[in-house]
Amino acid sequence: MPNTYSLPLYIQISEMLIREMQAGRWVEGMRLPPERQMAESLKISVGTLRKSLAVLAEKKLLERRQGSGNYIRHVSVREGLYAFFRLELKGGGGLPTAQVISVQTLDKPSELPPFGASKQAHRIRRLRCLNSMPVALEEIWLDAGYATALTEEDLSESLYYFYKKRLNLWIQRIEDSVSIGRLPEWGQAHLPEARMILGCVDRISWDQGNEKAEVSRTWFDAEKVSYVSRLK
Amino acid sequence: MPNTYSLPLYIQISEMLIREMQAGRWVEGMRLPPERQMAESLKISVGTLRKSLAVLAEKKLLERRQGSGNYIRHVSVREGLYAFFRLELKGGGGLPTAQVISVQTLDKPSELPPFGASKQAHRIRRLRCLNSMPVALEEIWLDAGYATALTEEDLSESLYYFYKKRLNLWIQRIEDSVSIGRLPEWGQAHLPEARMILGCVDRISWDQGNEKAEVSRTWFDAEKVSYVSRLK
DNA sequence: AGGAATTTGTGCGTATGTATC
DNA sequence: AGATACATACGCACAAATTCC
Repeated sequence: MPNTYSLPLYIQISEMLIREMQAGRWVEGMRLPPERQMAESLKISVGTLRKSLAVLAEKKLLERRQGSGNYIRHVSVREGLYAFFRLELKGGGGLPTAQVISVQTLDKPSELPPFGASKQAHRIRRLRCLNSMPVALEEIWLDAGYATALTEEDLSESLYYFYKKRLNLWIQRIEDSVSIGRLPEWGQAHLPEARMILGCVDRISWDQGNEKAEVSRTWFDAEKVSYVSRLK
Repeated sequence: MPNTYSLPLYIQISEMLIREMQAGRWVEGMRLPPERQMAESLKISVGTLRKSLAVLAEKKLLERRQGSGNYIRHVSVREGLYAFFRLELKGGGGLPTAQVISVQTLDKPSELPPFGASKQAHRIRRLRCLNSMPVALEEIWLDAGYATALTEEDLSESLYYFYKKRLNLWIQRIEDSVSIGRLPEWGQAHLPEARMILGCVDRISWDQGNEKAEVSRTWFDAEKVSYVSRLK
């Protein structure tokens, strides 16, 4: 039967499955019914259902185990909020926290790479800690188009949580460039033990619409932490 | 016909197609023959070929346009063999090459993190270049379990190509830890202009069976290149 | 402008291989 | 060893987008 003006069936199904998960009707670790059984109850072919499940697996929402079954995957808070924070203690890990140093709205300096549409940006400076130990300084420039004003109180929680909750901004993708830099003057009081030469991460972040939303630079004490990237 | 001890057909096909591209037989923008025609000449079904093409599209090597055709997207060498080489010139990019300095089979030093099953490992030292400019030194320790002997001639081509072709070893996943290090003595003759303090990448690589296959350390001249990581 | 031909996308059904229980 | 469940592979029919005449 022709299905004019509608999404492909396998997309409809995958969207429906995602809604089921979000509604909490399916919980972490749960095994889905066998594919043939699901396909039958949904009145679609196994091949089409498999295509839907492949979409979920691609999004890491599902784990497919041959001979075993399809399992709902865990998405921990840590995976979510700190997915893009990539400094770790030399021994590995560490619980990330942050302390806001200053927030100002300024004209974008010319030396920054282009991002966003506005002439202005919010400059956020933070001290980053792992297990309460200061390990890095961060300067973030968020395009002013996302918010008119920003205060320190706004950012008391996770920055990306604030982005998502208050600004309707999801950081979907980042590009990091790691090199060596010198601690800026404003940071010397906050990382007193650090040597003048530090690791330096330049980041560009894209929002959910694939527009450049913010740029940032992070100076990290290479004696204490490393930049860690796990891939593929 | 049962096909014991071999990769799935659609993977074999997609790998073959990637090699065709890397060999330069297909150039950017070129349209592939129609799927039915390709499938016929390859003596496989259209569905299987489509799965292979989906793999390439996933890797952004191919653009598929309904009603039009399948078009080659990037024929960048980086996508295949140099997928895991992540140093770029400060201005971006650069064609990676390598020059073998030495190859030896030794007992694993105790200071290396654990990897592989053997007590010995092959130590490969290389000078890495971008656009023929020396930018980094590399010391790779490959578990001896993958090969009994290794010579410089073996490694004249791409190292990962050699792994794949001769050792049946695919590097599937890596973890990089970027920090600051000092140029080792053996390398000072090869990167004479570099300052003593350099960027330093510690890497662990996993093979297709998710076993740790090699560890490596790369010292890069942070004046010339950055470590670049593009994610999500 | 329009219709035919071409080409990829979707969906179904089936058979067999392979991993897990 | 047998049963179960996902993975691979084949083939077909039709829909949708593009291209060409």
